[in-house]
Amino acid sequence: MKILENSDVSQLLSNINWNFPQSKTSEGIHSIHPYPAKFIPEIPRYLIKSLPIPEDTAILDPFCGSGVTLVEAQMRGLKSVGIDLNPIACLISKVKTQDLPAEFLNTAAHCVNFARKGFELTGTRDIPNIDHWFDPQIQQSVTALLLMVNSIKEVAIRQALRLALSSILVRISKQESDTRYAAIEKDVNQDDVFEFFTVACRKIAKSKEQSSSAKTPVKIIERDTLGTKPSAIPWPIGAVITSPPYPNAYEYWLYHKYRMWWLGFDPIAVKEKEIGARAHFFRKNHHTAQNFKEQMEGTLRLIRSVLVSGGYACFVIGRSKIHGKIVDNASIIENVAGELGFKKIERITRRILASRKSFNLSHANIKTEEILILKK
DNA sequence: AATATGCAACGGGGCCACGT
DNA sequence: ACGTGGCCCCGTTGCATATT
Repeated sequence: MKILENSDVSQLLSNINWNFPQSKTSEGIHSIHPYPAKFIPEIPRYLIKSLPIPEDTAILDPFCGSGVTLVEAQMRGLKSVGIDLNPIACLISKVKTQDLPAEFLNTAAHCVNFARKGFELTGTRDIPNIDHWFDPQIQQSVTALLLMVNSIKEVAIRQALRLALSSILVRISKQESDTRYAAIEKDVNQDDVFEFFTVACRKIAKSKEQSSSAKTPVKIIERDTLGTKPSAIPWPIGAVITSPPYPNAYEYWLYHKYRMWWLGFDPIAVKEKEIGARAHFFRKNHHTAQNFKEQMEGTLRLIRSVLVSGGYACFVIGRSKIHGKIVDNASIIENVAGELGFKKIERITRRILASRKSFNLSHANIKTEEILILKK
């Protein structure tokens, strides 16, 4: 293998147009479940393609979210490790990267048939304020469906069914939209629950059919990155590709709150540990850029101990606004990384297209984001 | 008193109806 | 087919109300 100097790598990276105006995540495997601020697959794809990643190493994403990096690594036959605190994120990542047995759709139909019968249910789930967000009729259908889905023995099928149910929960709730947290009246009935669920299952089956088989192993660790020990990472890491959460920006726990309640997870515990959650920025001793610096330092320490010498760490991150002040998150990471002995290879500014609907750019002050490439 | 939860104003830009 | 005006969608964010 040809030895590449740091300057060659830097040159290679800066010759790529990172704006990727044609990119779509609205179709294919990444559309099986909504997730905010997914990064476009082209970013990890081109990083994996361009970087001289040491042989026999794996890719790590310490904030894997919906698993875009993991899917890209798997497509190229590279082992990967994803860490995420959010159980919904982990479920999405798992379903995307593991094989789906052929009887999935039959099982789904079986669940729907039974749940439709409307058998007598013994007590619904104890979910706070459930009546505010879900019509009682809808609650009954979801409960019935969930009872069936959770009884499925085959793990991969059960997880895909749970994901399908999760994906439709906001639509069948009174929550205005995935990102607007207010109750409105909607025209949804019990039949719709089963109909939407069936469609969601078909979408998963179709996307899985079209994606390559999951031969290359992917390990997903469901816990907070800062609480993860290096020993939990099973393989030496050759490159880290991640987009960390921004302080005072999106609240993933809130976005997925009722999904977590229904699936039996605890959103409140997730909120407490979620980096960047707004809840931490509207209290008396609220978080500041300093907290973010410490959180990134912890992350980089973990990265440093699992990354092989000569391995790369890539961060995709924009700015955020804390009480009116713009915080340059990329510079915070760059500085901490420098203190920890990482070498900066390149820092690229990429334009976020205005047409990208997952962000409203009018208020965000985030019209660009940074790709920071470091080397150990 | 302080935090948790939910609401809705703001406003850019997408999109649709309508005219040429 | 193309241009345009305006309605409406929806991410963001400050704040009101509920809860502890």
